[in-house]
Amino acid sequence: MEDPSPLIRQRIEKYEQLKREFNLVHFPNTFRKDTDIETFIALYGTRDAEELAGVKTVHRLAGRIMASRKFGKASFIHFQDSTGRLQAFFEMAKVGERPYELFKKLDIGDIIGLWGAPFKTKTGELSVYVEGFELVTKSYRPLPEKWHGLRDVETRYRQRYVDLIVSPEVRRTFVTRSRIISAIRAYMDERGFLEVETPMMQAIPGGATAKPFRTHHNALDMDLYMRIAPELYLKRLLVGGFEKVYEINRNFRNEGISTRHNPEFTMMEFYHAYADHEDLMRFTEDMISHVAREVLGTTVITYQGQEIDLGAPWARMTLKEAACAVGGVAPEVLEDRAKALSFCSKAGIEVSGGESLGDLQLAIFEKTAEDKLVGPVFITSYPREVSPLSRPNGNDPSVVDRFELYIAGREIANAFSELNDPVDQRSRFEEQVRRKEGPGEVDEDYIRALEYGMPPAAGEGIGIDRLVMLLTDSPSIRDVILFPLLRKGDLP
RNA sequence: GAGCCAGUAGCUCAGUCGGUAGAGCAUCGGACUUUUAAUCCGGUGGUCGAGGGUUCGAGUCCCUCCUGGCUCACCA
Repeated sequence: MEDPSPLIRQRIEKYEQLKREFNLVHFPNTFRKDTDIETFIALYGTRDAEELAGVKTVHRLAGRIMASRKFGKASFIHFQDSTGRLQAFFEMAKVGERPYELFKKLDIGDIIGLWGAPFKTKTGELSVYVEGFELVTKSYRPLPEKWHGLRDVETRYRQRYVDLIVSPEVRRTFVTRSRIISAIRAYMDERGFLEVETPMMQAIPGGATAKPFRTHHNALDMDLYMRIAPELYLKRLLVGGFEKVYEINRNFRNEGISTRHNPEFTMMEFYHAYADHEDLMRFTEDMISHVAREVLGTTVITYQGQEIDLGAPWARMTLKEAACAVGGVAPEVLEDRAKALSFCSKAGIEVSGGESLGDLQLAIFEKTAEDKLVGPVFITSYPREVSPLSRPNGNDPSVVDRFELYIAGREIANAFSELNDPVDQRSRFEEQVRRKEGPGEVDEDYIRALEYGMPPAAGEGIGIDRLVMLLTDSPSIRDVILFPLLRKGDLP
C-alpha cells in the first residue's frame, strides 16, 4: 500500500521508537517456546490455586495478544497460539520497571514470547505469572473489533488470515476439514489403496462434462486444460496393474460459482478392481459413517438445523423411484419421451428438444426430487445416455450400474461399475462428440489402454468440500475453502 | 449470465422528511496492582464503494459502473 493509513504509520513509527528506547532487535527470530497453550492448560487446568502455588516450573509460551486489561503496575492479557488461548499476568514488581513500561506499549495483535509459572487468579482462571517476555513480532495493522469480530464476508474471504486470527469457529472448521481428509486417507490406506497423483494439466479434458479452464505450455507450444476429473488417468492405472488406487486433489471446472460450487474444488476419486457399484455402496456408507465417528465422535449430525444420521446402512432408491416417490412425478411421465418433454415445459425445465428420454428422466429427477433427499440415500439406475463411462446393467441395458449419494439434498458422491469394453467405450465417446458433450474428441489413448484389458472395477468420486460442509454444518462451500475464488480486487 | 439486497472511521454499526457526518471498540495522552467487552478523564481519525446528474443544498433522490451476498441458470 503506497499511502498507509495514519493508524499504520503510527504503529510503524511506534515500533521504531520502541526499538530505540528499549534496544530491541528488529523483527527478531530468536524466541523459542517449549510449551503450547493447549499443553499448559492440560497440565494445570484442573489443579486448584493452592496446588499451583507450589508449581515453580517456568514455561515458555508464545502467541498473539488478543485482549489486554492494563493498570498502572499490573496487567492482564489474553494471548493465543495455534492450540488455544490463555491469560497472562504482568506485574511491574515481577518483570521489572523498564520491561513493564515496554509491555504497556504493546498493542493488541502483537506477537509476544513470554515465560513464567502457572497460577490461578482470584476468579479462578488459569494464567501465566509472567517473569519475562519479548516482543516477537510487531503488528502494524489493528485487528477487527474484539466483541463483534469480523462480520464482512468479503473481507473474511479476501483476508482469511484475519478471519482465522479473530474467529475461533473458522479455525475449528479448517482443523476439522484437515481431520476429515486425514481420516479418509487412513481409511483408504488401511484397506490397501494406493494414493497416486495424476495430471492436473491434460491435453484432453475427460472424465466429466464440465467446461474446462484452458492454459498453454510455452516450450511445447501446446494448449492444455486444467483437469475436470482424474478419472481416465486413474483407470489407466487399473490397466497398469494397480488394483486399488485413490487420489485426493483439486479439480477445476469453468462453471458458475455458488454456495455449492467453487471453480477449484477437492475431489477424492478411487477405483477398486474386482468390485462393482454394489460393493461401493457398502464401502461408502461404512467409510463416511466411520469418518464421522472418528472426527465428530458420532454419526448423528445436525446440518442447518436438520438432524441427519449417517450410521450405516443407508437407504437405496432408483432414480425413477425417487422422482415418483419423492418428486411426486407420475410414473408414466418417465416412460414416454413426449410425456416427459411436456412435463418439463410445465415444470419450467429448460429443454432444447434434442434430449433423449434418459436426459429428461435425469432432468426431471434433479428438478423434482434432488433437494428433497435428506438421506443419506443412494440413488441408483441412472440412464445410460447420461453415463458414458459406466457399465450397462446386465438385466436392463437402458440403465447403468451407477449410483449417486445424496445427503441434505446435495450430491456428495457419484460412482459406478466401470465400462471396460473398449469397443462400447469408443462408441460412447463418439456419441458424446456427436452430441457436442464432453471434450469434443475421442481420447484415443484411453481406448488403447482399455484394449490392453482393464479388470472389471468400480470407481467413485466424493466431493470433499461438500462432505466437509456437511460435517462442519457450513452453509457455503466458501466456508470450507480457505481462499475461495473471488474477482481480482483489493480492499481499500 | 439474470433477479433481489448491501457497501458510511482500522472494526461493528447508527444516520429521521434532502439542510454543519455520529456512537462503541481500536488507537493516542493521562489516572489506576486481580482484570474478563476493565473503569474514569481528554484527544486523533471520513474521497459516505467510484463516476455522473437533479437541487440553493445530496450519505440520503436519479443514472452508469465496481465489489460482495443470496436466489436462479450452467455445474459437482
